[in-house]
Amino acid sequence: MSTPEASTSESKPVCVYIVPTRIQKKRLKDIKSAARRKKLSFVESFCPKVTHIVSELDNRLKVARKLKIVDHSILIGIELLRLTWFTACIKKAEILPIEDEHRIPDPPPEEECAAPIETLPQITTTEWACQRATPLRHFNEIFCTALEVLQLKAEFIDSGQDHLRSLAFRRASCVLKSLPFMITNVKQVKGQKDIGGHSRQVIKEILGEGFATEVEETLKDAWFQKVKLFSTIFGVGPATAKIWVEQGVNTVAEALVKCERKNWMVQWGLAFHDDLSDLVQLIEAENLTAVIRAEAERILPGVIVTLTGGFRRGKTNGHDVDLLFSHPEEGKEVNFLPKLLTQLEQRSLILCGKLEKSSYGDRVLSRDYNTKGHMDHYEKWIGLMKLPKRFCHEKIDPSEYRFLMSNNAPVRGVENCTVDDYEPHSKKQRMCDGEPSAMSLASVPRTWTARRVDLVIAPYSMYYYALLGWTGSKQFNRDIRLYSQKSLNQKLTSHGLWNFEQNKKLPAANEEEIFEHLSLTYQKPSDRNC
DNA sequence: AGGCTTACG
DNA sequence: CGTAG
DNA sequence: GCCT
Repeated sequence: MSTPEASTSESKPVCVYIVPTRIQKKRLKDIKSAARRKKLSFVESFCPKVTHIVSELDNRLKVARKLKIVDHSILIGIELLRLTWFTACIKKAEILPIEDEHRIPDPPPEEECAAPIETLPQITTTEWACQRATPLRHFNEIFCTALEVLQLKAEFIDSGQDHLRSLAFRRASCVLKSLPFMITNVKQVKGQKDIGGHSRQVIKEILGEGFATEVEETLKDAWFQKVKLFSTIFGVGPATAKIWVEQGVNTVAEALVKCERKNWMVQWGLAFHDDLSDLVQLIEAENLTAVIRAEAERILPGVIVTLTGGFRRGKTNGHDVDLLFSHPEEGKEVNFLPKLLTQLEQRSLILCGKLEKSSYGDRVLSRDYNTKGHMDHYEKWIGLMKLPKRFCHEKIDPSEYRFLMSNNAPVRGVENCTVDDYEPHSKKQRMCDGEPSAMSLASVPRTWTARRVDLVIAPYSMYYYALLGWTGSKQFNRDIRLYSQKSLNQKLTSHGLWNFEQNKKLPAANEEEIFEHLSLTYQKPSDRNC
């Protein structure tokens, strides 16, 4: 069964995966950090690159079951070893030769030899991504990260047209994310909707080699790396990024110097790129939510404040913080956002930003939804906030909110950022004033970090639609909206759901009701990670 | 051959 | 063209 | 790119 020396005979580098089962959490953590110190490479999830599996489970069958391996032939050529082998390797700081006592034995004969399945079952999935659970962590991350490299590449190559090719790779990836086991043979995805020839080729190569040539080439490509880097700048998309690269810009610092500044987003995005490229941790997002909730409550008692976006889907970090506001009493939310922003600005928590008004909800979604002043009160603010650095280390106690709220900070002076920066009528603030102010704020030593924040308010009648939309994921939204249109002739937006048959807007008192309107089984936020 | 989420600035 | 899920 |  176990072939001596088979694993390292070819060019494949040693790649260890540790099955966490039956290993104490702390011990596992210690082992991993020791391995990192000794430069022994291992991966966090099982994938076709793996050459050595380390486990405390007592036989090979149990390991296969735990890894959700359907096709046991995938284990041929992979060593299954006891933890003692790996700890010995750590001690010596090198991969040690394998001896028989290290090997995990075959199962005792009475245990059925678990389906030597010749019939590799084709995977079965729903037609739409919104009809199935898509968790954050899953069994096919190696394939999905590869497909998403090609998705990104397509997005960059022609942002005007090829974003549709990009979409195809994303859909293929999303199918694999929803599977409760790892793909071990490309035949399993043959004929599967959304996984065509190109995606199958990528999967096939990874299964055979542990990597896909096109993906590796793309990642190595200097053009791709630069466009990707520039695209991470707030205010810079693929089109601008491509122009900069073609102009010979190589780094963010160069862009800062030689690119004629365009809008406020690019200026602030460039100036604070270092801050913004550092991921926001969950604890920081929760601290900000709590502080803003306290402030919001003073302005509008009974206000609902919800942390949405990736954090609501169970992510523990993200590139921004999304907050959704509403109030159970329809109409109470009018003018809330400008008031909140004024307060936050007085607390010196605002760096810059822009307020966006909407009149969409009433006119287009339902023309007969007149009634009282429902116009212009669905608003969004996108911008940068200044978060104290300790927000990301420790949970801030409510007793400290008062300190943060206390209006003792010099509001005027250092920052020439006033209401003009987030009020829509400020079209001024051009090159004479813009960049110096952003850069001078960024380059001076400071106790805060710049963070991307989105603040959204919805009247309560739209609240659960806004919640659904702002929870995402982006791909989940595209999918559920297309499904609504194509399968049910209903139009879904973050403002509501319009049924063309009954010619009316369908109300929702919670997210579950929206899924019911759409004849979908409910997916909790953590299962919307398409 | 045509479609691919849907809004706002 | 950019932002947002 | 993948589906209809």
